[in-house]
Amino acid sequence: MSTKNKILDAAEKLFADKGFNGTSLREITSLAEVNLAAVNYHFGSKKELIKAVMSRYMDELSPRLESALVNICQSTAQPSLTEVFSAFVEPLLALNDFQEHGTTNFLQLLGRGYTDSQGFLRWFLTTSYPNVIDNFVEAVHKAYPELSAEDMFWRLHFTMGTIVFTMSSSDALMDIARNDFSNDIDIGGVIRQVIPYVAAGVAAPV
Amino acid sequence: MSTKNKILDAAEKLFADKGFNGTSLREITSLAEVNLAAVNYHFGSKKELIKAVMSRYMDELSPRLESALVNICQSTAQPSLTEVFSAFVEPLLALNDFQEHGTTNFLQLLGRGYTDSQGFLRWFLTTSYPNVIDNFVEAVHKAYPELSAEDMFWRLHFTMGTIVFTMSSSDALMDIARNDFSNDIDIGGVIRQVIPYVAAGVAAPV
DNA sequence: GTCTATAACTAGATAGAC
DNA sequence: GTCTATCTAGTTATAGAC
Repeated sequence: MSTKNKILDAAEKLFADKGFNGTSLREITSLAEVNLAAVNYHFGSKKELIKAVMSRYMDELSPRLESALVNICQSTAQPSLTEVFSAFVEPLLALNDFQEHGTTNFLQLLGRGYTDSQGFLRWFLTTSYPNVIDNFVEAVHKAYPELSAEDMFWRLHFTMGTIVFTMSSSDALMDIARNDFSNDIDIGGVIRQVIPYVAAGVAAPV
Repeated sequence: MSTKNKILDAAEKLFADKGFNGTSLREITSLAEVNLAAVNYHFGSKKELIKAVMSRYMDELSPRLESALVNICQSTAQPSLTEVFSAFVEPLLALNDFQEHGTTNFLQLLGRGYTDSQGFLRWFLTTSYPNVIDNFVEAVHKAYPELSAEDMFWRLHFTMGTIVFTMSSSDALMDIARNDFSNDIDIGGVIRQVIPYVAAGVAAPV
């Protein structure tokens, strides 16, 4: 396993857990068991390392998601909102084959990107991967054509917030579900819990 | 205006904007135009300052919210979920009288508390202000008694996420609404946008 | 490519004069 | 209560030997 990948794996885990600001290069290189200087040799700076961690996931996720959403848009029948949101499940869970705890880590990182780092990551993602959002908006519009562009804008942001926030604290939530309700739920279970919620929210009367 | 309050005001603004981790004591004291040592003199540590900033809001908000929710629970009629969520509007907007941009700042800080600071703030708030959550759960239960305790747990967390995430990025969202949709919405408008969404989400079929 | 050593800087916290 | 000066420990980043 290359130094570069050891760094990416360690950084991903720590960033997801403690945020970008809250994680130092020293912690990363010590968990990765590589030299401190290796981060700057391979990535140039901490900011570039953050981008590299996110890109590794986006490059894996975005084609699968695109094809799932395009499928929905091209089918003749009108899809339900639940179908549109369910299109995310398989691509997101596939991240677990690609990397251990891939789904959780990625969604937590996404959440961090919106709150840490003063929006630089949000900018990076929306400019580097514009298709993901465009396809999603198109799919929702097909499922619910009456929704105005502005209401769509608000509701997609609300949805983003629900998902991202839930996933940022999914470890704590799964613990509570296990202790208080004896329900040993995994990340796929959390995703399946949240879909009816966001589908109903987007479909709410204005 | 006392040094202590100057520090609280400056800290609040910077914490809301850049997070707890992302704000240094030096930035705070320089914005407050007080000496660096004053933070440790008046509050003891950065962590205690964070608690003080949040307590100032919670002490203002929590009695108003409690009375609004208790009102709903004690009325004989079954309330709708929209009524329950609407009970938050007046107490939240009242924070604007108490402090300039009080509503936005408080909600942004709440969002930070869930993602920054590895949960210490969440712990502090839930142990110091347990009534807020209990009253809320009771009100939702009265509006939607069929919802199981576990589904209630998940959906209240989803709701929390929607609100908190939306408010963390409310400045950016209001900018977009103004530029793309010529809609000059304020924080009260955002709150009124989000209520139908979360009410429908909580009421979704299981 | 990988290491040591260190530069250059920032963090939170405190001692002690006033 | 407020100041200056400083401590200790942490940060990112880099120069240069191997």
